[in-house]
Amino acid sequence: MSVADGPRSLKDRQREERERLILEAAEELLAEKGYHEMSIDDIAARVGVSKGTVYLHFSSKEELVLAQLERGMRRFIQSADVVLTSTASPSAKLRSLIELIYGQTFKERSQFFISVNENPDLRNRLLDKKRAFHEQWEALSQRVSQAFDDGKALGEFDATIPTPLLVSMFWSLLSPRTYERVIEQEQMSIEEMAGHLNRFFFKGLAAETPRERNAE
Amino acid sequence: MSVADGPRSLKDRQREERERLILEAAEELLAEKGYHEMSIDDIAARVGVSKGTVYLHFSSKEELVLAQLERGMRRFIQSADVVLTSTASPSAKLRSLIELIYGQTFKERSQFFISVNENPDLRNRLLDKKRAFHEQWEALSQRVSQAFDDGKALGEFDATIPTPLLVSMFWSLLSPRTYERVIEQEQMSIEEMAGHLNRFFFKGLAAETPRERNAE
Amino acid sequence: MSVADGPRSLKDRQREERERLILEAAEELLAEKGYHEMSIDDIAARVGVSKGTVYLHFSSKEELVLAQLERGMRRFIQSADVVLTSTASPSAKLRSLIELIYGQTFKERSQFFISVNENPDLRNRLLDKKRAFHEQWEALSQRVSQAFDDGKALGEFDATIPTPLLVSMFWSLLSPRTYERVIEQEQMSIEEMAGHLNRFFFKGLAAETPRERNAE
Amino acid sequence: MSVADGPRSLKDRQREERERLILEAAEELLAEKGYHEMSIDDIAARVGVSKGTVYLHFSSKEELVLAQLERGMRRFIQSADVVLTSTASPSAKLRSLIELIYGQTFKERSQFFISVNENPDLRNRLLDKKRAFHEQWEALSQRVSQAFDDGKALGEFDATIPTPLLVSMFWSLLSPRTYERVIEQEQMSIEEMAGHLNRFFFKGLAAETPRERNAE
DNA sequence: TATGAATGAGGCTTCATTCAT
DNA sequence: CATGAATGAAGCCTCATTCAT
Repeated sequence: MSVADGPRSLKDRQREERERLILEAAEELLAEKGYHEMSIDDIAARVGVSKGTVYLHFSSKEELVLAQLERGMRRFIQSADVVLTSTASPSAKLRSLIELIYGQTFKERSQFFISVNENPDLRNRLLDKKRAFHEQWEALSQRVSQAFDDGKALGEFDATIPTPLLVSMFWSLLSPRTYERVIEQEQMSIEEMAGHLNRFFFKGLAAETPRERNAE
Repeated sequence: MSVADGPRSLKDRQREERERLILEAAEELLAEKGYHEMSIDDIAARVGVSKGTVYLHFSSKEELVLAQLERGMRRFIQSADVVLTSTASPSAKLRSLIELIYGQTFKERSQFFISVNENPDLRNRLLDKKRAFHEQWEALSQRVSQAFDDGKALGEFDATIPTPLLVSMFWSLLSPRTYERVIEQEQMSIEEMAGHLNRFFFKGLAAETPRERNAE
Repeated sequence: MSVADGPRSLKDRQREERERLILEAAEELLAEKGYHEMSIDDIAARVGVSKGTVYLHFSSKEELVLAQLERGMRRFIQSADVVLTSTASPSAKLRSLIELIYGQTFKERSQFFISVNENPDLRNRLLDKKRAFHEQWEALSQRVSQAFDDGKALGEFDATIPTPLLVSMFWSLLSPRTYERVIEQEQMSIEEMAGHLNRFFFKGLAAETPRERNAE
Repeated sequence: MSVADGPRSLKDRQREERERLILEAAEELLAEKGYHEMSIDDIAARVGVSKGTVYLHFSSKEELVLAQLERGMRRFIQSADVVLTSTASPSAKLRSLIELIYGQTFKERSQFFISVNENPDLRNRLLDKKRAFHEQWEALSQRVSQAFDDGKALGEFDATIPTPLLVSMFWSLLSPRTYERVIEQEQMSIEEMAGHLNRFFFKGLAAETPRERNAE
């Protein structure tokens, strides 16, 4: 009938575009206001459509938020996979991951981490609801976990710190909440940020040469 | 009127006691359900008073939550001050602070951190509203910041990492959200947890025996 | 333009056919779900057209339902007319009417009675709106009323019971709602049903032997 | 503490009174508009309270309607019991029941029958939800059924008509929907109405002086 | 003409807040 | 003071109806 390829028809493309706009509005509002303060009307208004239109794309507020989280997750995982499945050493992989997170798409990704870590009930309820989402998250954590284990096996990482803790700390350090303030207040570039973070994460806070006290 | 000093009259003491009970109920419920899911009725029911009574003490839900956050903050600061104003070395101070946070009162304090970092709307709206709260938080961050600077000056810490970033990372690592999972899943004791965290924070992830690891 | 007469053009015939399909879908759904639970989408889906198409035929949901009720009414009246305008005796006419209603087309006709007697709002709002419908109903009732009056004049019926009441009771007994349960639960055939109903309607519940009346 | 008897405290009495008013408003509106057209706001407005107040008494619209139906049922059953458990003959019992229904409280009771027989989905959903309601209804029908069987055994009733059918016809004839019109249009008194109905129900429509009418 | 995406009024429900007792 | 009934704004969601394609 029609050109038949890619995003099928014009209608389909418009539909997808609309859906993308809704998800982006949700992404922003989720970051600005959080799940509860964000109303469907807010989203609709930001996109410039009516409430009803939002429901043409998502059957409920929960579904919408879930879809947005999955989308953020998917985007992040795609990028992360490139790094984590490379042939680089475990530590190099993790360094790259840090850089990736603080790379160009930091802004958009940040919302994702914010959202994921929002309040407990939301998280539980949403994660319960969408197995797929939970599984993706676990899969990702599993890859990072594997990288830590590999690194330990190769003598790159301190094997005395339990891997699960490392994974948690890794996510913790990458949570953008904290860095937002730093970046805003200190005018630090994201690249600088990533560099510092890398150094800290792998070498810790202790001064390099323990002998020296040539403070500043 | 009466004896005039100390915990003034009996009435006053009862009032304070009641207020304390309300704040404690709020603390628990905040941790259990989060800001939005927690209703004034929940609080009143847990304390065993009526909704109206809660409003005799706090003019709004926001004020109540704010008061609870300030209270958590105050308690934390008091403990933290003991450590931060001691004569120990900066690094020792920070180690102690980590241990303090993961110490016996971790459970209760965790709620505080959860709440503070909960959803954006709470943070934005509440922090804007109560300058005092914000100032207390800044004051605390200032002390930690000072400890880092002192440590840098003494050669204890890596002076190349900007202090504000260190402060952020410090809070980030202490945020209990991440550790909850570790503790639950790994059955790790809080003491162990604090130990690992200490090691990681000061020595980083790189393996002890560095036959060259000057990555990047 | 075209042959101009009878079922005008092909277009016109298609249009009528489509309209018929819509009305039939409405008939079914009305019986299955009732007025409010039935949505325009339901109808469109069952017919296999789009919502918009339904609106090309009927200007509103109310109009559509009204049209369906009129259609059911019209079909029923056509059948009833055959009976009521026959040369049979009044009582025979009414007996035949009962049998007609419980005859082969009971299933479809029942929907009509269900709908008409459904909830008050539907009735009030719809009947007010469409005089034609109301008039048809009155015309039918008028014929039945006439049959009763004729029967009274001929000494066939008890003349002391007011005719309007008889008409009401007649419709009441024919309302399929009640009999649905009987038929379902008792596995009674519709023919049996009509027989019992006939006997009851004309002879009443009292036992045959008229001598006794020791009803205490 | 207090007077301790009857409707406990003043508060309690006010609460019950308020609840009664809500149920009565619901009863009226249910009859006027039906389940779907009746909004909680309608009810609140008629009682002169706010929407929220209605929810202090009933947790949902369904519960409210259910409560009203149960109330109507309860009132009817209480009256019916007096009649059905008397020592009168079966036919006398049923005659009394007819008179009862068309007696002084006809107006209020009528709403109940209307509601019960409203649209299918409401009935099914509500009856499914509240077993108690369904059981009460069955219990009542059971008593009527017993009266018919007793009457048959005593030779009072035509034993050839199946009892379940008789029960259905009994309810059918009592359904107020039909009679409303008669009463309104014919200015017939309810007492007259009951008289006619009685005569019809027990003797049927056939004229008294039967020069043989062994129809069919 | 047929479609179905878009609209937005309207309904149910929750809950922070007020206030008469 | 303490209570808890009452309030009503606000949120989620549905669906009849419209209209650009």
